[in-house]
Amino acid sequence: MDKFARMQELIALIKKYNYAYYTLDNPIVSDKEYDDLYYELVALEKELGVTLDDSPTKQVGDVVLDKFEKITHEKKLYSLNKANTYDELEDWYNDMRALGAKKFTVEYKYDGLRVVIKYENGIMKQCATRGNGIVGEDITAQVKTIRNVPKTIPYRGKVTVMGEVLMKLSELEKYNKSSNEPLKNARNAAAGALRNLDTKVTASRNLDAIMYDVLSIDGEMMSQTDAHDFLQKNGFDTFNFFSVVDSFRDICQLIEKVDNTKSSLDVLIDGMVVKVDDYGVRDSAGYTEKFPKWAIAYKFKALEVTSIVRNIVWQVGRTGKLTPVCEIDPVELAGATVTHATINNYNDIKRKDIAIGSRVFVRRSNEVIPEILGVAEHYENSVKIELPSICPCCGTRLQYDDINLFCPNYMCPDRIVFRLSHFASQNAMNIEGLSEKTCRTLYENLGVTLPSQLYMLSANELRVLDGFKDKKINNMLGSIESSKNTQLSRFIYALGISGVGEKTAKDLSNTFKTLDGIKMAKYDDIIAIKDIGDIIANSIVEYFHNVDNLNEIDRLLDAGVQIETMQNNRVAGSIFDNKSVVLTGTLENMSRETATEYLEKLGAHVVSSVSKKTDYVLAGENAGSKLAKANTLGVRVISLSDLLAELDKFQIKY
DNA sequence: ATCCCTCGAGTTCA
DNA sequence: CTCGAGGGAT
Repeated sequence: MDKFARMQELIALIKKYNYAYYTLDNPIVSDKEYDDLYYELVALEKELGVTLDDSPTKQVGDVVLDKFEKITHEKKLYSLNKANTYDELEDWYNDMRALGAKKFTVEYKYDGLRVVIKYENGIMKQCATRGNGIVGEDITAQVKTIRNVPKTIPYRGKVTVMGEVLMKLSELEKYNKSSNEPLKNARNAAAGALRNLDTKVTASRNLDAIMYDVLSIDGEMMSQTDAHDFLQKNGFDTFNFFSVVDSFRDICQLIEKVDNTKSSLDVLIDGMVVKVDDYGVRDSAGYTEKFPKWAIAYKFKALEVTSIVRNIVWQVGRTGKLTPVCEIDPVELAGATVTHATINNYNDIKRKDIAIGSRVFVRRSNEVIPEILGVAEHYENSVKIELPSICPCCGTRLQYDDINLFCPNYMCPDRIVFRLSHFASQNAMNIEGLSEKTCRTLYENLGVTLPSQLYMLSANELRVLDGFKDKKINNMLGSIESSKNTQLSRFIYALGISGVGEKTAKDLSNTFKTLDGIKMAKYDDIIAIKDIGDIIANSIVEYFHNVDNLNEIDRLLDAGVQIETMQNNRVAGSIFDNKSVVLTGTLENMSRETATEYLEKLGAHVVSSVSKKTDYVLAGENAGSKLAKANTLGVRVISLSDLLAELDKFQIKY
């Protein structure tokens, strides 16, 4: 394509995206994609030496809606220059140094909506959105509903302050729990609330505002530090993060640290803002058409991208539950190429309005599991996703309980394979090398359908299989053999009784001590166990009344499975005794399973989610939302060294 | 009956 | 990590 034509195409695209983002509050591409297009346009304009009149590089923001009163800002509101790499940041730093800058401030770059608030005589007069930087909208009534924005301040002169309106993640979570119309992300939620003409809606979303700048104050000059002090003294929320540093290294270190821990914050930030503190240097640096030269935003690597849905595949799990997996066009996301993403169930598909051929937002939750957030844009050829009626694996008619789909066929091949691989899994019988794939091979070629058959496999049988050479065969038979010695709780968990996971398996083992004890247990004895109620108790009784199940257990024992007798070797008097502990993040040199074992030895109940009742959160590296939640709830956070110290105290080796 | 907490089960990529 | 559902407190 001719470069000039490409330039026009880029302008049209960016305009469309601007309209969606600024005017409709409904972005249809990720920030990363937008930035890429934007920079391509900037580069083209530089190369051709032409900037068309309607180029978005000339404007800040987009048009204003008619719904709200328009307000012309007293001074133009600038946006921020961006640095995408440390190199770009360093170039800017060196320029500022050359102008004599000594001190730099580093702040969060909040991902919310910018607001400017004017005070006169200590009274809030007017609040406005940024709009296109020259004309914004009057949102005074809406801002008055935000609890942490003071309606009156001690300062008596004329002052305009600037900050960001946002919805805290904990508030978003609360909102989504009580609403069947979940909001995609905190930024959109805040935008929707703030730009709602009905201020009751605004008030109900519990927004917050974090202020970070003083725009004009009776003609006085202020450094960034002065501005920050002023805001704090006058009762504005500044979110308690503000650093002044003097070297490029310090700036980078700070950014690095925040990038690694940002997921534990209760607010969304998409980067860091670095500003020259000294106002004299600010003056000599000056402004471009769009932004001040004395400040720059370092943007974190994008965590959200968009892609096109190609297909939906329904997977059948061991319980028969079907989960939709979405095949998407490959996209780069948080350091990996993503081609599949999960959706929870059919309801999720309906709620998020996902269709084949449509563009969707994709994110890696906890930077790991790809997940579809919602639709960015539908196209003419988008196809709605139908509820399947027969099992994609075995053709059996499916059951639908209005939320989940089930394949009721116990002998459905997928169900058989997943039962085998669950039996072999790490926390169950721990048979190394018996992955889902291997289980499938064994089922398809050797007709293995029951765990007991694993213990009957011979080297000769395995040798005929593709890719099974002597070494692999030996390793596999070896790990099958060594799995024969196991603990009662692992064995019970491996059976895959409906509703019985690791915790319940442990509780059963601790209560009844032996396999026979559990087999013979009466409903009344089982339901007496804490955390086991009617449904799970029935499921357990039913399982051990089924002749097929009892026969399979006998076959396993005949094959040589030995169950270690339970020994209760807990110590008493530890700080963890009878306390509930949640693990999060990566622990140095220790797996979560091992840490759990030690904690249980010390008398702790290790649970999976944080609540008010949690006593300790043991946080490792890169801890995520659980640490954030602990902080909001005021739960005590400890580190691995606290656990190790406690182990030392009781002379437990680790 | 309702709410809150915790468990179970399923998920991706390198 | 996420959702849905089971269990228990109120």
